[in-house]
Amino acid sequence: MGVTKTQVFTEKQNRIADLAKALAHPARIAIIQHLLKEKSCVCGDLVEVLPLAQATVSQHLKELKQIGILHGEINPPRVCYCINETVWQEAKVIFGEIFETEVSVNCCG
Amino acid sequence: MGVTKTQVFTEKQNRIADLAKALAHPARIAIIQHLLKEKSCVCGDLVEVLPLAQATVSQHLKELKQIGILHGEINPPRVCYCINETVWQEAKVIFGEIFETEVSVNCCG
DNA sequence: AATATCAATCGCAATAATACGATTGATATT
DNA sequence: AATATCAATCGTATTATTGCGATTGATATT
Repeated sequence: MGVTKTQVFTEKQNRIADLAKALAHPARIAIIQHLLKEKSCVCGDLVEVLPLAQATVSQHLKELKQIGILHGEINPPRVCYCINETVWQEAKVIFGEIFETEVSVNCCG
Repeated sequence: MGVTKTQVFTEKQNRIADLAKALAHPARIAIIQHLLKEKSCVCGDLVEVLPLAQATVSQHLKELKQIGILHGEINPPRVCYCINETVWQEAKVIFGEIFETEVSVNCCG
């Protein structure tokens, strides 16, 4: 049915999946990397950096904003996008928790 | 067009996005958590653990296998799924690299 | 006031993902 | 040989995602 059965999973499992989904596109990875590299906000020149149309970039930014990873400071007619440090920290912790689990015994060798 | 323009991004950006996509569903998170918790392989009883039909679970396992996170040891008629430690380590490093980047200056406050 | 600039949104087309019933293929079990 | 068990795959329905041209709304600029 193309619709995820979120009800049957824990809130945390859904949150991890949602955060992962936000990272599940190379354009959004590129956006995040760019914003991190510039160590500050970057305005609409993201469109110039990315090989995608303005409408497409805007949509990716919207998704990252929706999940909370970015927040946009409106300064018309420009918009400045920044990493939301709180959510970024949350993501760091949440992914860290999964990956720090060691696979000590593995029956498949 | 519903198809990601992978050509215009770096291999690494695409790999990160692909790994994230593998984690972008609560069922797959639950599968990984279960396999990690049991610290060893788990067989078809994943179907009992998850509130999804056998066909659906099989499909999620296939995706995780495809990206490399799992490998299945066939022992008919059972199949034992394990975390592929090499790929798991790769994912740990690749996500670690992103998240260790500090947001030192942030113009949006 | 007219114009230029920027970013969000709409509308559309095409492809991907989610879910599951039913079937199939393979191997133990009897 | 007949049957039971397990997991993959097929087929199908439904929804989500990706992408962009075109439009819209808002604010500077002239």
